[in-house]
Amino acid sequence: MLEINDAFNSNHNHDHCVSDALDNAKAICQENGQRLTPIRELVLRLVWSSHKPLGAYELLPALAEAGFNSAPPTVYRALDFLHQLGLIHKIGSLNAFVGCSNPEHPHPSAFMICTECKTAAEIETSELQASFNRVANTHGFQLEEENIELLGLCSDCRGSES
Amino acid sequence: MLEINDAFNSNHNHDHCVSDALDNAKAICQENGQRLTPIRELVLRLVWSSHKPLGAYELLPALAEAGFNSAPPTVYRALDFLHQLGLIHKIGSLNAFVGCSNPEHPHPSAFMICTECKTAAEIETSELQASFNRVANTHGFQLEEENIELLGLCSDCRGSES
DNA sequence: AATGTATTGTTATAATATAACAATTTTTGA
DNA sequence: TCAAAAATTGTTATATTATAACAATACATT
Repeated sequence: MLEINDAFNSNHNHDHCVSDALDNAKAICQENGQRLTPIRELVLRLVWSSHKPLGAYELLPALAEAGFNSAPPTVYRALDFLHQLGLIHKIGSLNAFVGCSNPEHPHPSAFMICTECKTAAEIETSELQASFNRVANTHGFQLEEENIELLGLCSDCRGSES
Repeated sequence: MLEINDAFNSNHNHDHCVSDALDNAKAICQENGQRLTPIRELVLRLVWSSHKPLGAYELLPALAEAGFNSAPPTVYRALDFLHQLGLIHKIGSLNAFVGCSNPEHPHPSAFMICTECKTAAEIETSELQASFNRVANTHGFQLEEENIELLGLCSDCRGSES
């Protein structure tokens, strides 16, 4: 079965998500000889402030408040850095970014996304890889990146429809 | 096995793709009581001029040449119209649009996309639906739209790498 | 032909993203 | 330790993608 993270469970301990994300980030930066600078750490924290993907421009005010420069390049650089290390994913259809739940090893960006409350739950898709690899191999395609987005209404938002 | 369309086969008869797309569009508009106006037909033809997804702004010059207004709203309206009828797909990670090979019945947007030559081959993913439906049902998620993008190098571009 | 609806024209602007170069900080090696 | 090199951040400007708002025109129905 495809597993998902805790995003849709409103009772989950989100501080735990954040501290895990920070721990992972520090370890991964270390392994890769990269620096988790204050700006980068702040951007990661902001992205992880919820399970709702955030646009780059939504992060700028918080950067300003924290006393950093808050021009677009600043936040895009940090987002690019985090993305390259697999610490965040970009949701193409939303032009928005969300924390990666399992950055320890590279994997596709795959989410179930509620169009109402905007929550995005990451899906663990290893059981689909065989199909994707097969279609790629059959056509001589060298698979390098995958974006999977399942859009709809989460159970909470279905219940409370107008 | 996941089937794909002819996009990666450079010998395919592309005029056939275009005429099929036009026939499908006319039939689907008819069924839905919608009008395939000259602008809409032209935009559909332009999107279908190749299997490379095109951005909205890439279509504007051709609209101008054909004597139409070529301000952004014109092309976005046509693209929205075509998208709502399932005649084109939007590739989220590219902010670009590509013709749908099988608009007769609604289905997810699923493509194998070459990052080098930009060609996008539509994948027929019905065999994955069970997995997606299962994960959605398990979490009470009402699935409404799916975007699947497999990015990498097509066989032609792998061969001719620098 | 008169009316209502759909479509297109037009202007302005919002939202997302990057280019280019300067200033500063950090790291490295003599 | 200190100068050179590399990485990071600051800053200004601009490119790219998309939509809002309203006017004008075309089309469909009576």
